[in-house]
Amino acid sequence: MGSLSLDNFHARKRKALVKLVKGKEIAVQLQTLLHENSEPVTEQQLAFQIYRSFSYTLSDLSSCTIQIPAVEGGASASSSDDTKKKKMKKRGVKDLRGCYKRRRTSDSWVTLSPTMEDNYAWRKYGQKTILNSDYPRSYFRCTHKQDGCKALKQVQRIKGDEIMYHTTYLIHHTCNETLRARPLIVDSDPIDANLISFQTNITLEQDQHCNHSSKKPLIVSSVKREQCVSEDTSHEAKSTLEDPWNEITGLDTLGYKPVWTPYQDEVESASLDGLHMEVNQLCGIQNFHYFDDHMY
DNA sequence: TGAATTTGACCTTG
DNA sequence: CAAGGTCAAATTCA
Repeated sequence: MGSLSLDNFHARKRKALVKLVKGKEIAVQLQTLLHENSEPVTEQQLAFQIYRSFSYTLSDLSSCTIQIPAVEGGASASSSDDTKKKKMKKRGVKDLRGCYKRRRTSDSWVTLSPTMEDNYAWRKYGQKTILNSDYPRSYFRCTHKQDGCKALKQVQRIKGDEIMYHTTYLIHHTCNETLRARPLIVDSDPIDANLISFQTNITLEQDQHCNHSSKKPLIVSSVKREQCVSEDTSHEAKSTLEDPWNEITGLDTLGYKPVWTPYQDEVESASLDGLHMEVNQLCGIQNFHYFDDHMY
């Protein structure tokens, strides 16, 4: 990753995410305002484009993760637990607590994300304070455990980091059930075909189909996060997306890449401030305060 | 009132 | 034995 340290990389990523999230919020506000005031469609479209651009970028950044090599071993909850539980039942139901084997699974991976949420529905089953950690670790299992899904994850905020979560996924979902979270659909007008949602489980292909249907909102960020981070397939899906910045700037990719290339070898020279300035110039916006550092 | 979360007990692992 | 993972009763929430 060039000469940029991992810490620096994450610091920059975090900073970018904060800024982008804020910008996206403002775009939504602008969008709502324009819509309520029945302003010209072109301005609404501008708001949509800003919003979509932030959404694409956030989605991209959010799926950038570090994968920890699988731990050798294998067995998760042991098959001998049953016999142990039977033994323990003789001592009473309460004694079933804690009858487990410490998990060692090859089916585990780690993500760093500004949010605890992903596209799955989880139920929290425990929380522990961790030695030398400012934050407790939370334990989640898939809400479809009763259907045989053994997916687990552990979430912990990163020490000294207000917004990033360290999430360890232990077992893949077998339920194929994604979280039916509220999609961020602001409206359902035909013009809202440009609106997007971060929390949905439809595929990119479906997205494109939706995009062609003027009645449905365009929904992006549809690749399940697990797939994005654990299997190197996300780039394939991303490649089908249009360059979001083209939509704002009218420039092709070369128009902005020299300014912002945080994931390339020249990452150490990447300048988010440069991005800030360039966006301001391209959009003709003065004093775009939400990119200012005083936010932190 | 059922579902979700919290929390302390209990267990395994190193 | 300390640390961490899981259970389930108690509590909170919708």
